[in-house]
Amino acid sequence: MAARRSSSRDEHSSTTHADPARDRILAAALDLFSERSFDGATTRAIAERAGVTQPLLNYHFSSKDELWRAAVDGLFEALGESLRGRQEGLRGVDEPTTARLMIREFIWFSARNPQLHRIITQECKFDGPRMDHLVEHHIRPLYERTVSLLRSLSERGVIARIPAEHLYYVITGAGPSMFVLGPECRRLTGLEPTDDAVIEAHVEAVCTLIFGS
Amino acid sequence: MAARRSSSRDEHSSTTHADPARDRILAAALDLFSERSFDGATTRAIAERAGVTQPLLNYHFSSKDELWRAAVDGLFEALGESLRGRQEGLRGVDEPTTARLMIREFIWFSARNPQLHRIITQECKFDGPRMDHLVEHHIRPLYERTVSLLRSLSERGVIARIPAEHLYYVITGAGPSMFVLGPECRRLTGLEPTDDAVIEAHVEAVCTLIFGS
DNA sequence: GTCTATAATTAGATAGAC
DNA sequence: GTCTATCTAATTATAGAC
Repeated sequence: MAARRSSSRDEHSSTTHADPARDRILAAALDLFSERSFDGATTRAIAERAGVTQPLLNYHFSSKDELWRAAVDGLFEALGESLRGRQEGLRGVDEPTTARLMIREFIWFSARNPQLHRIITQECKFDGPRMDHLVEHHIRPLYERTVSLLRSLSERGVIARIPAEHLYYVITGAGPSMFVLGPECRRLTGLEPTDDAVIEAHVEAVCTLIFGS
Repeated sequence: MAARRSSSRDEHSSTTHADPARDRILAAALDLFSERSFDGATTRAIAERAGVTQPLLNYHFSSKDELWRAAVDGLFEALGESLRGRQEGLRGVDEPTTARLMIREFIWFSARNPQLHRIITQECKFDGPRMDHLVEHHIRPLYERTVSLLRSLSERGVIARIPAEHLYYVITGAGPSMFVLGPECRRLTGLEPTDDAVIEAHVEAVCTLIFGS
């Protein structure tokens, strides 16, 4: 998957910057796709933000659609690494504590990378090839693991007895919303949604409601 | 505001269907703008869904931008009527019960009109004239009233002691998410997000977390 | 690998008949 | 009020020089 063009250089992990221009294009694409939507993000605007000319996108990616896919794949890979890294540091820790720290990690990632949930809410409102890709390649595995963890906690009375599917949408809705709507939040509340203290307060708000104090 | 062209017919409230074609255009615009974003919704696609030809949109609305504005103004007016109607039926009822029933009303409205939060998450991710219109004409008044109610409940210990700004984003994030992402929810959970029972279960989930069982 | 120039398509908006 | 026909501008993608 995500085949790269052959290169004289060694092939690294897809997150390693083997090609600076290519990576600047991917970063610019992520920003613009997430803010302006797939149709609203023109390849010219992406090229401009990346500091290259527009036809260069078609050198590195065969189409706008393939550029979108490469960009979201990279972002979900970063989320996966973030969650995996957290979980590996929790071998032998009890389930309630693990759940709490995983939710912390998830919200911190969403605050630092609001592009992820911006793109999900963009593309999962209607069926289409991009929603298909997101759900089947990235979201479903995360959903299954999250729901089975939440169900276990709920059945054991650690958290409120709420159907796990609903808890999933409560957490994925409440956690990132303040950061997805960062510019609105800034104007509405005066809070700066990139501030560590603000992020921490939001993590605390969600965890208090789910786990109690 | 929202000046209508002069007409030989009586002028009714903007929600009354004085002109069937105009109202079909507004409804189609709402669906397509909310699903595909402002740029992704072409005027041709809106016309097709409304069952008219594309130049007719420019007869009823001077530009695509003005069509967008008329569509969202109508939707926020419907939300306002829904919340006002609820509140008028609650004269003399105590504050905690009022808050609970207002949140119920809000989530039910979001489930029946997912276009509202689809458009908010679309347009409030970056500064621009459309975010400006949403925030200053529609969102800020609702935000102010909601936050002052939540702050009062929090200070009196009726709900958890969480800063009201964060509670606002928790509720507006957790409440509509399942319905905003309805098509994803259907594939991921098998639940039908337009079912009364599913909506009611989500309302219960959010209210349980905010107010306790 | 990155550029300039441009082709092919599609967008929103206007003109004018009925 | 609604249509057909069409204009102008902007979009993605390709060709070909360096």
